Amino acid sequence: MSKRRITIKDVSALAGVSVSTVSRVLNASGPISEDTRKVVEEAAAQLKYQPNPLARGLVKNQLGGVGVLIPWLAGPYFGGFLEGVQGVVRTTSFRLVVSSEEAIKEREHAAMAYLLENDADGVIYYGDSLRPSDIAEINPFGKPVVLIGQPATDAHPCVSINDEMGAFLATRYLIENGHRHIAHMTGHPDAHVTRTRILGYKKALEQAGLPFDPERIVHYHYSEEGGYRCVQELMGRGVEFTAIFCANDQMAIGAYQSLREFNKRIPEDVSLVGFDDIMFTRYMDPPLTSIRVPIVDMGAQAARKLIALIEGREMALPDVPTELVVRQSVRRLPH
Amino acid sequence: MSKRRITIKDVSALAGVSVSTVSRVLNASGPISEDTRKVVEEAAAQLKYQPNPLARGLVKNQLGGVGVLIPWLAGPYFGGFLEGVQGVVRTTSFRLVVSSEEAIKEREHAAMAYLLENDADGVIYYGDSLRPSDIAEINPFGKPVVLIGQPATDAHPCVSINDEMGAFLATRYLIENGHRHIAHMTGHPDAHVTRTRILGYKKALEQAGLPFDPERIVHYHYSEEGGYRCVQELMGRGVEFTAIFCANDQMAIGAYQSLREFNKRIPEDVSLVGFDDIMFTRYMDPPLTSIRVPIVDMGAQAARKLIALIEGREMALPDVPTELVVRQSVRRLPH
DNA sequence: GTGAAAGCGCTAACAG
DNA sequence: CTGTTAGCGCTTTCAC
Repeated sequence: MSKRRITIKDVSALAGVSVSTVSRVLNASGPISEDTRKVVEEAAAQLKYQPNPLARGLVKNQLGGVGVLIPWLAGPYFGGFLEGVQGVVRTTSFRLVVSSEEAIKEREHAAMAYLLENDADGVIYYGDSLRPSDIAEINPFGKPVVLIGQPATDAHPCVSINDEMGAFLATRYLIENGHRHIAHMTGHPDAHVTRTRILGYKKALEQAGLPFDPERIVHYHYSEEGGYRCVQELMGRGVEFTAIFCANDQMAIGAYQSLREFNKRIPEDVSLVGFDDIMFTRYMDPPLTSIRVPIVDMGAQAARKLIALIEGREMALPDVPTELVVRQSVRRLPH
Repeated sequence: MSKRRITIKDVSALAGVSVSTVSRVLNASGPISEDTRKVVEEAAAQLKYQPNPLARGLVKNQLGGVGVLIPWLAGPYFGGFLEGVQGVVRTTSFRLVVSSEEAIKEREHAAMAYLLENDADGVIYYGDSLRPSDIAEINPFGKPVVLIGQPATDAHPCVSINDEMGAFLATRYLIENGHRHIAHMTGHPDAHVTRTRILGYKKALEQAGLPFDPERIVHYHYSEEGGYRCVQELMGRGVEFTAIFCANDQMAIGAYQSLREFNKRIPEDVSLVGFDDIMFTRYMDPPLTSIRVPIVDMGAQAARKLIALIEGREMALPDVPTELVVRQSVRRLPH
């Protein structure tokens, strides 16, 4: 039943040449006469020969994997990212090895070390618990690592959207619609993404000559529940607001729910803008105005860049554009 | 910079023993004196030695991967599944190699063949384009394959929920609430899941002595857009209904949207029950009553079973329970 | 242009 | 109980 796998030896025997010749034609390394090329190729095809990736990797000293370390596998956002990565990995001979550790630093540390050591020739890391210095110490061979969601460094290329710009666009849109009291709900204050989005929010306020009130910023998880809690917090504080800029769509979803419970209508009583433009936003009631993040493209870019790095090719990383998608969650305020 | 990787030879040199001795202690194969065990273990620890998985795999003839082939990486459902798989793979020395091919048969065929040939010692396949016979022909070594979303066969174990029961529960709940005209929106008629859920729907009708009207079943994609279209179709047909059993939650989401556009209130005008209980359902307005599918557990079970098979261990696959989660999308009808 | 042979890092007989 | 040795399947000098 379990037949032996076809090896290069079988091909060489069938073709009547040496294994090194077979290797040469299959890898297009070294000179080969046209005739023997034909013969070998036919033999390989006939036998449906597939080189053993282990043996090849052993001698070439490469694992053959593209590692991806993301915080979560589930959830509307990271799935899209993976989809993008997969789309390009599929076109190469690399395999996609994934790992997720819930953004817990120690576990990400271990997972990253393991990927680098045993599974992959380079990894894409979406997160910011592990800083470049952390990565350096578990990357003795200096394998390429591309970062998402962190500021770029000399050591690591980085594909990221312009968070500040996105936040600016969102906030400015609210301002253009006559809102003066704009709250901002966001995630953990130390996260890079949190800080930069706050920057954009402030900048829009500032540009419009509106005062910045720290009381209007409220932090929780980047999750539905987080958004739910943030509204409660905001209501509890008794700060005045006619609009909320939500640092991600999942928070906006939770906010909708909480607002409903407070009998606040959207957008009549409070206007909302989200961030990410996950699939689901268009099915909300009312459909959520949001900042589109081309997350699938980002995954694809990251993968392309990583593979280029692994193969020692140059590749420029294009800017990732961000754009406002207007739907119905913002009310134009009369003044 | 790029230091040489530590090999078993380095360890043997440091420990002052032969490489086979090192191999023995590290793999707990063969007898070893307590003293040398100590020495070797210390040397390995000191050098932070990690065996090269390629070399080991080459000799043991195993790739070291657990393959997963699912239709999509993005989306609320399959992410949860992957999460479950990852949770158990993480605890083993296998790596998780993923592939997704949008449920396109030819591509899944190629992806499966590739996984089996180059990446994995077994694969978990969630889908039903590839039947056991298709898999057999690209699985010459008879590697284990566990199936999800297909009827079990002798050749392949299968973790699946009782779709028929779930559909029955959903429909019966509607009936218990006084509904007599219950439509059913679902996916592609040839899909196994479609057929079994229709069975459950029919059975509930039958048990209640209600007539089955084929006009009330409408097919489209298992997607938000699919649900949207289904409502349009239903309205277009002019069939009478006070409730819809949606074969998955994503369809229910689209249905909400379409129903809103027809100015139908949920649940006052039409009641809905979904299937899957994806995260998002509880944030819908009104929150969707649905059939809970423990998708993360299913991923975990599949992974456990696959690894047991790879390692030649026995393992019984427990039943996956399904349950009705009552929220607010169903109205109790007076009669 | 082609073949022989060494060796990648590891495990598994086989001796001792 | 431990060391020597022969591969696993492939690529890559090095001869010819």
